[in-house]
Amino acid sequence: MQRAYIAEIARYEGQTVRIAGWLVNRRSKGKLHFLIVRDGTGFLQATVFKGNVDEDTFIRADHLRQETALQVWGKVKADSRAPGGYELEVAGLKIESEPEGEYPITPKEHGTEFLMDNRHLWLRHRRPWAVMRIRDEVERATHDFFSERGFIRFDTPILTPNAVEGTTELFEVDLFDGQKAYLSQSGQLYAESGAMAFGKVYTFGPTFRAERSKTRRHLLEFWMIEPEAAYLDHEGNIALQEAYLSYLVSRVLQNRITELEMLGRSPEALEPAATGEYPRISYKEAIEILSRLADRDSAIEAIPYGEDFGAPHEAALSREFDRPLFIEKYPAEIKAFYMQPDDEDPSLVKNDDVLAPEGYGEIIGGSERIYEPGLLLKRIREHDLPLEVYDWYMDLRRFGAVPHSGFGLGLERTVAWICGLQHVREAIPFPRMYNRMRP
RNA sequence: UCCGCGGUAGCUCAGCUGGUAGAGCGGUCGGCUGUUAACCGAUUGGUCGCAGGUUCGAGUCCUGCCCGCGGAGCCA
Repeated sequence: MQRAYIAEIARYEGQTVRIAGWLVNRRSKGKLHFLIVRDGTGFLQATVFKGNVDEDTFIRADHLRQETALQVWGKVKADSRAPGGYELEVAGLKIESEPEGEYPITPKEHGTEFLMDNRHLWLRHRRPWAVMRIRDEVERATHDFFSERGFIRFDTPILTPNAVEGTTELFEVDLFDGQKAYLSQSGQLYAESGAMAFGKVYTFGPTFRAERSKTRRHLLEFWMIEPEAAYLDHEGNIALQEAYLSYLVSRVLQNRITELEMLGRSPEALEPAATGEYPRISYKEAIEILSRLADRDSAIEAIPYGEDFGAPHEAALSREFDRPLFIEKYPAEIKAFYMQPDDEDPSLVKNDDVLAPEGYGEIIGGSERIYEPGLLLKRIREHDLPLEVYDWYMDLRRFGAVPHSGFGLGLERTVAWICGLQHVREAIPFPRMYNRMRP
């Protein structure tokens, strides 16, 4: 008998097919049992009528437990009473394996701690299912976007000898004979060498930050996409970011509407982000806006010029707009050593952050990079960074230096925003957090 | 690291001024031909986070510790 996938069930209307999957839930109505079955591609209601099947099958169907692995076969029918519009009228079923003991995740509500302890099982349920399929769409859209624009995917090392930004904490790894390495916190420096070799590259990989953060925006291990392009200036960098982000959102709106609806995420909230035309303000303007907001609302604190924004400031700024917000040209002293100074005001750098709407915070950080060797050397010294670990990075300026730019997008924060999640931990299959390493 | 909240049945929680441990869900058994986290009846299920202390008596009061959740800082 033809095996059908639930995702494609509509095309089998009227035909008899077999579904291979697992039991999600069961509701019994006397002479009629409703089995909710999932097969990985979707969820389907199967009806077992007494009289359509033999006595033994009917009784077995009434005693199936949650997460029983089974195959069911029968006729596909359109029915408005069925969730999804189609159901399977069961003619027979085969139990593949029965659960040992009680399945822990019941159809009623659970706490986060419990669900995260059972993350390996929780992934089977509707909510994580929808999130992971949206994450997959974002990943796929990323590869399509950069591939279409001639970017080469460039894999950078995870074990690295040095820090990109000296201030951030690194996870230390023991090598041989007392040598140490660090887990990469960014592929950027390597991506810059890639940009000089291939013109346009992007990295797509895990990065690690040893920060004792316990907020909804932080993971110890998260995935980052970092494009880097030679002969790309600050303006081009911003245009690339807007094109990329709006493409990601429009792809999700195109292919993952069902999943958004399962999450209770209104597609209308994302439509402005898909059209582009993102507002763009300078760091200085952001300070002024915050100052005005602080006058109206005592919950918002104004900050003096020269200080970086905290999470409440970012949330307040992003709430002023219905789509992602560019903030550009920060003071050099609160930013990384490699950022190119602004032409008009050298106390500023040609960088930008993108804040996601609705208070999801920073999802992109980017900049034009310093390419003049003397200036880069000066900045490394000013930041008190060890020159010897940057010798190869300096070579990129000694040999064929050109203006170049890039940015990093945090995948989990982006997915959390698109999905409307309360916490980035739900945007990755197995989150690694301060206080959470299992399963 | 700091601030706030919490830990009672497999899960979500209630348990007042200290006096024999409760509900719903889940599991099990039964009923119901259109359920949508179905519903109805019965039944099962406890080292009250750990260690001390106060008391005739502690889930409840005190001390210390552990773990979790929310937030800050840092960042994507």
